[in-house]
Amino acid sequence: MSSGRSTRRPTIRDVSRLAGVSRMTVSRVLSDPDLVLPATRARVQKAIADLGYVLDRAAGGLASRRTGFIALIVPTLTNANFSTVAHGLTEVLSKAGFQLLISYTDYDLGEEETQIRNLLARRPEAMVLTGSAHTRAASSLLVRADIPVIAVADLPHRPIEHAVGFSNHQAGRMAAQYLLRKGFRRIGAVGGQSVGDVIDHRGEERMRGFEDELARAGVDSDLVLRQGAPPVSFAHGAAGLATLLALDPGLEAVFAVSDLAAVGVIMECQRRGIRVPQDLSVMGFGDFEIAREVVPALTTLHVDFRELGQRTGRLILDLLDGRHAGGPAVIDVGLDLLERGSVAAKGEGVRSLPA
Amino acid sequence: MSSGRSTRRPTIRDVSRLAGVSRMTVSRVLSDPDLVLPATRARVQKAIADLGYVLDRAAGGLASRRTGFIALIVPTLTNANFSTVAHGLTEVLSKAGFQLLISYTDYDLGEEETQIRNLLARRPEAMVLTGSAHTRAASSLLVRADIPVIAVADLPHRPIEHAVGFSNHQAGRMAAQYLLRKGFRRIGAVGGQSVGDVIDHRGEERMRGFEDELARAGVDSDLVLRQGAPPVSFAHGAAGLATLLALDPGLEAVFAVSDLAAVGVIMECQRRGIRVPQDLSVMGFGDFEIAREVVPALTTLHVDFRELGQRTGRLILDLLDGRHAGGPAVIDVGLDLLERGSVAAKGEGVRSLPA
DNA sequence: GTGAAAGCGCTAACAT
DNA sequence: ATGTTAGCGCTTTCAC
Repeated sequence: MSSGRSTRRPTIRDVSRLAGVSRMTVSRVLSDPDLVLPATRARVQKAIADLGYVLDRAAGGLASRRTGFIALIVPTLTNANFSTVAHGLTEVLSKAGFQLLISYTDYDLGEEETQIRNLLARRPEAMVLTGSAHTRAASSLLVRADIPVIAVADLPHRPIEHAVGFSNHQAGRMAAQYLLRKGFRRIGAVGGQSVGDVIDHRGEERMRGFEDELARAGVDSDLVLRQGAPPVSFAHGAAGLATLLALDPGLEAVFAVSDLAAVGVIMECQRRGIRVPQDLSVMGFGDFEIAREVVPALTTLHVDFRELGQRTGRLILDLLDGRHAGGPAVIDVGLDLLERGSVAAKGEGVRSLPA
Repeated sequence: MSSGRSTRRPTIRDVSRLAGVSRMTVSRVLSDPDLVLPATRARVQKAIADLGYVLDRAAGGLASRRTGFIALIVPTLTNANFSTVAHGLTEVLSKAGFQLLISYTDYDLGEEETQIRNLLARRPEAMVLTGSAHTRAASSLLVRADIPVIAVADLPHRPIEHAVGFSNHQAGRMAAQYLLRKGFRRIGAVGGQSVGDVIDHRGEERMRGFEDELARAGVDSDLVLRQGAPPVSFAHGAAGLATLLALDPGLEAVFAVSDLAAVGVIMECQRRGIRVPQDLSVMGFGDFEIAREVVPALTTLHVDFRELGQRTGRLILDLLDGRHAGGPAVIDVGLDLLERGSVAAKGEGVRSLPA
């Protein structure tokens, strides 16, 4: 079953000989068939099929200086929000003949630099990065590469070049404002802790926004917790709630930097017999699928990550076609607060007995 | 901030001139530094740094016929199990200088064929596919490509070539055996429905294994449900439970083809005041992170997908180095039943009142 | 330990 | 509408 000795893969020259045309004609049939007479085209296509010829895009890219690669670097593939961005990007780009080159960093900036170096050797036509924190060497590589660089999933003050995303700082502020408006004063937050180079910059921005807004309202932020290394997930939420309750048994509401942690909080509440939202209000970020399904459904901040990916894809297409006028693009995809069942106004339903 | 006119990217020739050596010497410094005298090497490295030179792997690949690409096609990136496979693969392969080329099919075989075609144009050195169902054209492309083909996440009877995975059919059987052993007879199952070319073959294999085992035990499989298009997730579970309960209010246990659906079942139970496991036992597949966190924790079948990815990576390395003796490799990574809180023996705790 | 020549498979640019 | 020439940036192979 396994291949015996490999007979040489057919090249465009083999096709051209079989069809009795020049190599350029074959190339044209492949890239812009309308340039070729229907009869010739048909002969070429038959030769291609008969030989099982498959174009070598690396060779083509070398000649045309268009590789058709777009690089994408995310913190991790195993986070649904990031894989959804990749999904949205692919939808737009693969139609245009581009192939995504995906790498991940595990939230490590040093690793990001390594990946940038590797990816640049593949001559991508554009590079999409998550956020805007990079090592100095990485930034310098990016500048020298002289390709469009798009930061996604944050709207940095000083983007390397283009940016498509939303403000994580504002997300944190919105969460705090909402909880404050509901009348809470003993408000906790659960986020991740930076460990060396391993940092969730976007999550940290949300935490800062949250703290800033508490401060503006004159509310103490002693319950804003950072514990556990990124990626922040269920277990961070469960452990975070335990810590918060030990710090202040009178805790009224909790914001988690990620829905996953928020669900972790809710599950820990179930284990402890704490009723959500009667005894404790819980709020998340990201609107992961589980947020709609958990009981009670999670009040959270929604970002359309698929749309974010698609907008990024379209921006890249415009940029590469020289269709983009003006300087760096900054596209804000916005942020929606989704009120579901996990937050109640202070005092609401406090009297009711356990279900 | 945006680049002005792009000054030509430095090539290996620029480096060689600056360092006063031939291009071959530069190439050697990059690929096997020990071949070059330390003094020469240092001069070359300085020239590389000064120019900000980055190797062009496409040109190198053209000459060496080694692209350093490994292709991976999964049904979707947004499923943690598949992205974990990608993670494990990358861990092993990127150390060896390979770059993963990831595509997804949305569970559509036609789309898989398209992706195979696109990927082959990049001349990957090996191709990793999920499962073993492909269109005829796709199989033929794969054979002609004359590269190692590895099927993962299933152990097909007739793999295209190599396979690393586990038996989904056996997974279904294990689930049924377990539920049967616990004394249940009114047993339901929740799986996805095939819609045209959109099929979750691995999930369907689990469903079949489940049915086969029920049949062996003489238990009716009228409660084995297939509804909703793949990917199977939370909502399938919630809707599935509703259907099952309408079919048979005396339902005792439910197996879901995916943990996500199983969690959907548990959440629907919470909404309906059905106690898990006292009133209903629930079992999943996949051991997703949420399975450990949900209340009660989910009894499920665990597959080490990261290990699966790593084993696949190592197999590829062996294959490419000619280190692999014999014919097609078939590696079974096995399957573990994890007993947690969501399944009770029949009759256990039946008497207790709703919480 | 280092270099020169040749060529990987394709397309841009210019003919015809 | 099709063909010819030259060359993309690198590594193989063989010299020295």
